[in-house]
Amino acid sequence: MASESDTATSNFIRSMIEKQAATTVATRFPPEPNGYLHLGHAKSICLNFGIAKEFNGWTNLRFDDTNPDKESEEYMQAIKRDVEWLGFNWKSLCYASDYFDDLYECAVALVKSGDAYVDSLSAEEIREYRGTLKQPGKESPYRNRNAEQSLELLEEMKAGKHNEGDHILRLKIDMASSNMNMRDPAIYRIKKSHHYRTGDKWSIYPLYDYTHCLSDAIEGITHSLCTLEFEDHRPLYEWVIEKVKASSVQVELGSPVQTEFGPLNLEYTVLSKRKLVELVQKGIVNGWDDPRMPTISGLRRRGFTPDSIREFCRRIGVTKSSAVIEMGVLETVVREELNESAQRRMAVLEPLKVIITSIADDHNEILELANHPNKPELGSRQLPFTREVYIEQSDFEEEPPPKFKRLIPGGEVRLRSSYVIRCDEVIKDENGQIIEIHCSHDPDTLGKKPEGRKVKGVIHWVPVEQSVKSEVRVYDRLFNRPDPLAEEDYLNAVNPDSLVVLSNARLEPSIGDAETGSKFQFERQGYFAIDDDSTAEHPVCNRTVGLRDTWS
RNA sequence: UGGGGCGUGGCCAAGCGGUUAAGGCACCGGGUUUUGAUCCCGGCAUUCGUAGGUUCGAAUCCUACCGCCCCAGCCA
Repeated sequence: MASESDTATSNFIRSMIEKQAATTVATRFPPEPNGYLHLGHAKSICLNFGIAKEFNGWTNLRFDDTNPDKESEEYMQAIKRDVEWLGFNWKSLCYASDYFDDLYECAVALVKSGDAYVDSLSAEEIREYRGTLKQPGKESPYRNRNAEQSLELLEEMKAGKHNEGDHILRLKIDMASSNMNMRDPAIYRIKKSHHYRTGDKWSIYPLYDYTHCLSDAIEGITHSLCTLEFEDHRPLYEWVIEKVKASSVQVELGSPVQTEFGPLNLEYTVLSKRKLVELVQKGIVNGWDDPRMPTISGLRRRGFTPDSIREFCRRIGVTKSSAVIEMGVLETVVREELNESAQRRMAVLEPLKVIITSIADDHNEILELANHPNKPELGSRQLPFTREVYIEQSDFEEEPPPKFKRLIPGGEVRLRSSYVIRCDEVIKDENGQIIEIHCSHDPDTLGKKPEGRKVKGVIHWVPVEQSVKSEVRVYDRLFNRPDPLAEEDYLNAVNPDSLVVLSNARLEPSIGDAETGSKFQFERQGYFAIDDDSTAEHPVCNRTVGLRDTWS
């Protein structure tokens, strides 16, 4: 259990709700099924589900599926799985596509009331007519086409009688508005694509600004929480609901209020679906659940837990500024949880053979090792101590740097949970490469301190014969600069060494049959999770995060 | 003078006219330790983008200035 605090830090959204009369708090998490969820979504999920739960309200999971070109069943299923995995339960599973009929009916009403019209300008012309940030736009010549004509065209668009781009349905607001979103925004475009849910029923699809607010209103959402970039859309959000309510349609609409919060930014990675799609499609990573990805599925495979991700979201807070969070925060939450829950094991990532010459060839002493140094209730496991063991290559230095407390020629070191050994001889091949180390052990040091001297170093080890050969994947940050987007092309900032595969690692035998997803601390090295690729014949471990290291 | 937002220590973030300006991460000590881990103890903003003003009193109110972010998809 992570130290998930029960005293939630105050934030402006909570304060706002506290000041409001005690009404139900109804929220929604509205992803478009066009990719996998990432940490930015986790922040939104924790906020939406968390705040509703806190005020005894409810939350819908709604798929904002109005652009069939980019959406799929696969993405939809992945999103559902990830939200559930994070530990949240939705009240209703909704789809914007379920409202297509109602939405169309509302659009017809808006045309009739003179609040919408079919424009027949081309996309380029519309862009020109829109004006610029500093100059007002000008009205389309089709803007005052009568309602009957617009209605007829809209029906034809719906019936598939026109080609994509020929016409578009726009709201009639204000082409001179200083808010670009109010310059007669498009609300329906002709698109003859197959929709993963509605199939080929529709030839026109509603756009976000029109769909989102009405979906919220239809579901009875009270608090529509979204990120800062939608701040400018709020007047439009309110305009649409007001106009539809004033129209003759018999769709029952609530009165949702949109509130915006700052999006999550994380150092050394990118959090935008468009860019994550690119990383996947260009093969820069191995799929959406590549453990280097900031996706929920990637983090899960990497060894993160739902608790640690929720704790991360709690710690970063919710404000109106776009914060850039340091990786250290993410690393800390998962270390804190795994330190409590993960059983300890020994594993040698880059083996160096040690022969303990003072021990007989057939020596096979069974050691009983605690699974957790501070939690005896987690029990113990057995590990054979034999004449030949592997230690980490980096735990031996012929010419040690200052303050090196590991094995050196003539020096002593403790084999973790075992005996103190002394390095007597370094065996090299004809090229001068170290092949093995010959040591002798002090038989009187099992479970006790050596007499008359102190041995500072403790290193991990595994028996040569009984250890299990395994592949260990060590991950580093995906990008080599904290702000990859500051690069001309962010792909230039991809870290070429973000994955290091150690294919000759040795695990202590008790890990051999651990199931996929199991998490351990490999002592002195970090936290590791058994990967999906792992099999009994070929175990594969992912390093979730290293231990805090004040030495190297 | 397009419009909309945001500026509290290296990174987050409380604070809402009277507090010694919470807390976390990071960092720096010191102690314990058969993981250079954990754990423990201590340190870490006379100051809240800047400059003025209001007030007995300002991070909190006002004014000006500076900096950063977002907006011209028939994406969401």
